[in-house]
Amino acid sequence: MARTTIKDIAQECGVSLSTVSLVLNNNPRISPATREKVLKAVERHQYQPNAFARSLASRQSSIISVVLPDLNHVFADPYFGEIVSGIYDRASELGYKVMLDVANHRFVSTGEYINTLKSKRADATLFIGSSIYDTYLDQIEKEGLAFILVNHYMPGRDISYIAADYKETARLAAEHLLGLGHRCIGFLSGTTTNTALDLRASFIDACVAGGIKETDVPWADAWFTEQGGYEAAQWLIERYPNMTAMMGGNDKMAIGAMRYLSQKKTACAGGHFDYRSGRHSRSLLHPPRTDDHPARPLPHRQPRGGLRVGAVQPGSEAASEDPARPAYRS
Amino acid sequence: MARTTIKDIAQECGVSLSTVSLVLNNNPRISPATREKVLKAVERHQYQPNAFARSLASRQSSIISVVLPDLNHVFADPYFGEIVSGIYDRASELGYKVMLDVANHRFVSTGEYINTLKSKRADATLFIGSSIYDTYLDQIEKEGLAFILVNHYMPGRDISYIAADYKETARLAAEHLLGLGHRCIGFLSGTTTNTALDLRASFIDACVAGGIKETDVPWADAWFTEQGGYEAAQWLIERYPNMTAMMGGNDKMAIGAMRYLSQKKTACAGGHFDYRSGRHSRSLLHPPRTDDHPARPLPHRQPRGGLRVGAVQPGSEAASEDPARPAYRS
DNA sequence: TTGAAAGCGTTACCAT
DNA sequence: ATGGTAACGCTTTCAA
Repeated sequence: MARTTIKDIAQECGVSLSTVSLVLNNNPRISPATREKVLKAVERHQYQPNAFARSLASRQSSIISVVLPDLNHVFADPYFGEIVSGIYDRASELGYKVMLDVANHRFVSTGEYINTLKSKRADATLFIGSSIYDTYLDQIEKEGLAFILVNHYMPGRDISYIAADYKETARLAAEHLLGLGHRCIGFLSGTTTNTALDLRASFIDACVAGGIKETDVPWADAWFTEQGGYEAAQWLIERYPNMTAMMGGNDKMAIGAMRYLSQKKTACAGGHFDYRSGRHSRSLLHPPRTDDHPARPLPHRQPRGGLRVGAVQPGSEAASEDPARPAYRS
Repeated sequence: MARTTIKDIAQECGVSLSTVSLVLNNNPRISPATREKVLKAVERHQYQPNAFARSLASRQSSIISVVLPDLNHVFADPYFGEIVSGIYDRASELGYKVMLDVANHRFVSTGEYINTLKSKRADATLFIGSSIYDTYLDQIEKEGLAFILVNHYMPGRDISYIAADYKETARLAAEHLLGLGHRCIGFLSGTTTNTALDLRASFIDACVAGGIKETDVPWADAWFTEQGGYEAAQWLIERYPNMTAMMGGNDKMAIGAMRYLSQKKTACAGGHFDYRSGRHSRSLLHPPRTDDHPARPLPHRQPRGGLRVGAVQPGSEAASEDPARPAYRS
């Protein structure tokens, strides 16, 4: 039995294709009577418009593509998972579907991240993760594709991005630790994104502004993994025995650092710093105990948090640092 | 500037549309010369066929839809993430894209899980997670839609499924614990899927077969969450103080149970049981220590592991328990 | 080996 | 307020 199409509905109702189409698209210039009649038939047949015909004619896919970095089991990674959750929620509110991709070698070398857009499979791409080299970006910039970097940005390029406010995060975390009395604080993070570099620079600045010497903020550069955190912590602790606190660039690094400490039998309280609330929750590895570092309110400023957005309008020349809203979302 | 289409390529090469199309689809009946000429032009223009036109004409979307349960931040859940990773890897090998969905109220009540298939947006749906009620299934069964349950199944219904071998898993885990000398073993799991029920039944059976009384395998039914595991462990321990081991239906429950134990200051070694290797890794919460339960080889049988597959052929009447391969994948 | 033409199921424009 | 009809860009017979 052939699929029911808009034509079947039209015939059955004795109206034209256009009428049915207009009803389906909630066009107000259809009389309530006809509308009702059509809707009834649609219901009766369980009619479902063909998405491809629709997309072909309307030149709109209502699909956004989300690209994750080529990490092992990246979909099982809570960091990316949280981001995808957020994207999914908002996208489905707006009637978009989310299509997944991984920026593996094939995906990149075949230019598939571009093709997805050019073949109109997706209306826009959200590119999460940092394994993005300059070569990719040229074509995106040139063709003005709807391509947005997430938690990453490329200074000097007309590429839209949206990122957590890492600078503010770093400042809040630094002030939190300073407020607890720490005077020598290690910093572990990767350097594969510009946001990560911001994090480090801003963390050090905030510590210095808080009254400790720059040399008392030793840092280590490592991979954004548990192993990276483990090694970075070891490296730092062997060189800075008077260090009393550490900040990791992400949860995985922090967990790795804590694992190192606990193997060293070092007393250790770890947790997760939420920049939006300014709260330091200690649920990461250990059950909360009342006798480890009590959380104190931040010394002065209220946390502000937020997002940084650099939006390139499809036709425009330069990226704006306008925090209003990302491009491609009007 | 308009998008380049198959027409542009055809004109430029002085061939017809069909020829270009055939080349693009690797049809062998095109002469190498023409093929080459066309391919050159394609390359020159960075031509990318419109996915919708293609799907419309070929009635094939090359997209599979993956539906996850409506848990909070489900994309950040490692359990589901691992499954999605596996699906993604295989799908992209086969040239399929993966589209995400969440079985939330709207998605279900509007019948969107059906519409996705009927509108041809997706060639098939993989339905992961258990919040699936009988009402959904009727239409799927009736219309023979390409719909596959993952780690879940519905006895007596013509719905394809694919699931880990929970029965074998339970047996291996039970034998592992028995082999370590435990004689009273708690079991915590949910009951929201038939696979979970299998897990429990099979675990108890294996314990009984291993020589302990059924009453020495107390079990608790709880949500598949950390909180569920925490509460179930508490419930069991308060009633069965001579219990020396527990098995959780998933990692989250196990973590919850361990958290309860560690708050009780009970010495506790936890880990993850891999049914494929028969290995019990203890990396879950604590760094490995040599002085906790040493892993011993399994008492007798080699682990077999594997999948259970019930495949319904699109036109067929009954579900087969044939482990050959899932339906809809020939 | 290649080309012509008829779909595929919608949307969107222009009439009426 | 509704209908006719030409796109949309490709695949797929069927002829040549």
